[in-house]
This record gives sequence, structure tokens and C-alpha cells, in this order.
Amino acid sequence: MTEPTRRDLGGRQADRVDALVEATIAELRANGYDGLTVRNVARRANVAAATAYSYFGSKDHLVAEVFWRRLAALPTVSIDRRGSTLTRVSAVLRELALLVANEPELAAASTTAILAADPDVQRLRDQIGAAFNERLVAALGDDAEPAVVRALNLALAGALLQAGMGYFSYTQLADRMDEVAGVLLGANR
Amino acid sequence: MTEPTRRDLGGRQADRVDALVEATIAELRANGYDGLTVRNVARRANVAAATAYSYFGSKDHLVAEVFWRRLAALPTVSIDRRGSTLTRVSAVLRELALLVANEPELAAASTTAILAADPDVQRLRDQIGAAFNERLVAALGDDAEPAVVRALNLALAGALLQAGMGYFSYTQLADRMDEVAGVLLGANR
DNA sequence: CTAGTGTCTGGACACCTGTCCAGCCAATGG
DNA sequence: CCATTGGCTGGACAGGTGTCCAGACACTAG
Repeated sequence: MTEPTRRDLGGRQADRVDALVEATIAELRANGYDGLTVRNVARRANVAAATAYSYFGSKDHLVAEVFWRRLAALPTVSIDRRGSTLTRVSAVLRELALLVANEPELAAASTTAILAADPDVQRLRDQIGAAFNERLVAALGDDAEPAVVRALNLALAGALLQAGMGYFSYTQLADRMDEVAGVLLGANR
Repeated sequence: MTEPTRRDLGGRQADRVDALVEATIAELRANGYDGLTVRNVARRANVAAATAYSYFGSKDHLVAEVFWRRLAALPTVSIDRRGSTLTRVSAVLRELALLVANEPELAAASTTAILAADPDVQRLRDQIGAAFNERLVAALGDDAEPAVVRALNLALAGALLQAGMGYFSYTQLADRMDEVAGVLLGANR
């Protein structure tokens, strides 16, 4: 295999990828998004720059991967049938909102990174969007109105964006989304 | 005045700024966002790179300015009291959605540019957000529920984002926002 | 033990970015 | 008519980005 392909982790190369991801988090905490450089991350992970680039094509790819891993690590939505739909949706939204809430640097970086044009990032973005949608649908139940699902997805995207831009905190984000869910679900139920 | 200040257009320097803005549009049409460079725009506008930089600190600033000018050029919302609230909101949303709809390059570029960290862009972003909100409020009327206004703003931000990312076209965007507005306004009226 | 294979390294590369500054030029005011 | 002044020029600058490659290295198989 001449080309590293950057996708299927060979197994023991996963270690290198893990090291890079860890180093990204450390670097973000230490120097923030602006100070983040593929080369810096590589150095911190004791890896040559060229090697890092063979796994991650850009700093945004690194950060997006961090976010994706956190999201993927979330446990599956538990469908607590006793609570109301709104309660479940609230819980899911809160969970998503707080993924990066207590690490401001990471939060801001994620927002920016996920929007990058880089095709590697685009792949992750699609995955992230799908995961968001999946969790929303799980919370809403099978009988959810498609229009409500779409509206919630849009609002969530908008809210994450605005939080990332600093218009409000990620904690407030959760409250805002609660409000949106309340209005939307109050509508047809 | 030693520092150009980049803000108040002296009057006859506005011509240079205009030339740069025009050149940005032309350059976008010709070479797309990737090909866009402050230096390229400067060349096209027959201006030295250093001069261009004295007015616009980054390519994103250029593009954001283009978007802002379009938005600012929109006529004020006419409050047609005969139509329903939903009709008015729909009209406003459609107007905003279609600002850049027929120029794909510009649309994609705007989305990316407006999200940039550049402080000059941030200023414009705030203005743009305010203008969006203002138009929504005007369409909704004074008695609008604040929660609904916030929800619409979030959804609009999310929709513009997703359209910019290529998940759907700006024309579809208008339809999606209609749907959201329908659900939200159907709720408490 | 040795050959083979695939990965990692370090350094060079071309290109882009935003900033700086000495000198030029055109308009204004005396 | 000159002197002054402020903006513009063009070219150089230090940094950063992503790519490339020849050679070093470490496993694995024979």
C-alpha cells in the first residue's frame, strides 16, 4: 500500500493517530486555536510533520476529529418512555450542547474547524450531522413530525454556530434550545 | 492622520473601496473562493497590495463586505397588514435567502467568509445578524413572542450555514425556512 | 541472519499571508 | 510657483502551509 489512505487505521498506526489527537487537545489548551499548527501538534506527539500530514491534512481536520471522537463516545440515547417527549429532547440537546462546554478553547476551535472546506473535515461534518439527527430522532420517537425534526436540526446548527461565535455560552445554548424545543413541541402536541 | 483607520471612508477614498469590492465579485466569479486573494483582488482593481490591505485586512473581510452591501441595499420591510404574519415572515425569509442565491460562488464564499475570526469580519457579522433580526421582528409585528423570534433567528442561522455547506440550495433554503416558520407560528396563533 | 516491505524522518520546496517602509506623486494652501 | 502633506507604490520581510523525496528504520518472512 503506497498511499496511506488516511482512512482505515492499520491497527498499530492507530496509536500514532491517537497520539496526534491527544496532542491536539493539549496544544489547544496550551496555546489556543490560533497557536495550533499541524507542525506543533506533530512535535508534541513526537512525530515528524510529514507523518502528521499523512494522517491529517490540516489543523481543522485534527480539531474536527477531536470533536467527532467526543460525540461518538456518547452513550446511545436511552428512550425513557416515562418522561415526556420534550423532556427527552431537552436531555439530548443538553448533552450535545455540553460536549465541549467546559473547555472554551476546544469549543471555539471546534466550531471553526467543523466549518472548514477541507474534504476530510467535510466527511467528519457529515458524520456529525448524521449523529445529531439520529439522536434527535431517537428522542422524538418514531411518530415525530418530519418538519419538527428538520426545524430542530436547523436551530441546533444555528445555536452551535452562534455559541461558537461567542454570542452566548454553551450552557446558555442548552437553555435556548430548550426554549426552541418547547415552542416547536408545544405546537402540535 | 497617520493610521488609515480602515473605517470612515474619507470620501474620495470610497472609490478605491468600491473598486476593491467590485473586483472581489469579479474575481469570485472568475476564480472562485479558493482562487481569491487580497493580492489578486488588488491587481484586478489596479491597486497595490499594501493599499488593499489598508482597507481590508483579509479576503474574508472583502467577501463579508460584499454580502453586507447586498443586505444593506435591500429595501425596508413593507408591513403589509392585509397578509397574515406567516406570509410576511415568509416573504422576509425568502428575500434574505435569495440575496446571493443565483451566484453559487458568491453564496459559498459568503458563508465561509462571514464565519471568519477576523475582527473586521466580526463587526460585519454583528451588523448582519442585527439586520436579520430587525427584518424578522418587523415582519412578525410588535406582539411577537420573543421565543419565536429567537427560534427563527437560530433556524435561519442554521439554514444559511447548511446551505453554504452545500446540503441544500439557497432556493430550497427558503422553502425550509417557510416550513420552520409554519410550525413555529402555527404553534401559538 | 538476511532480504523485503512499508512506514517514518528531516529537510527542502513553492507558494501564500500580513506587515513594513523608503520613495513617489498629486492635490492643496500659502 | 513652490512646499507640504497624505495617500499610494512596489518590493522586501518573517512566518506559515501543504507537498515531496531520499534515506533511515523496524518489523516480518523465509
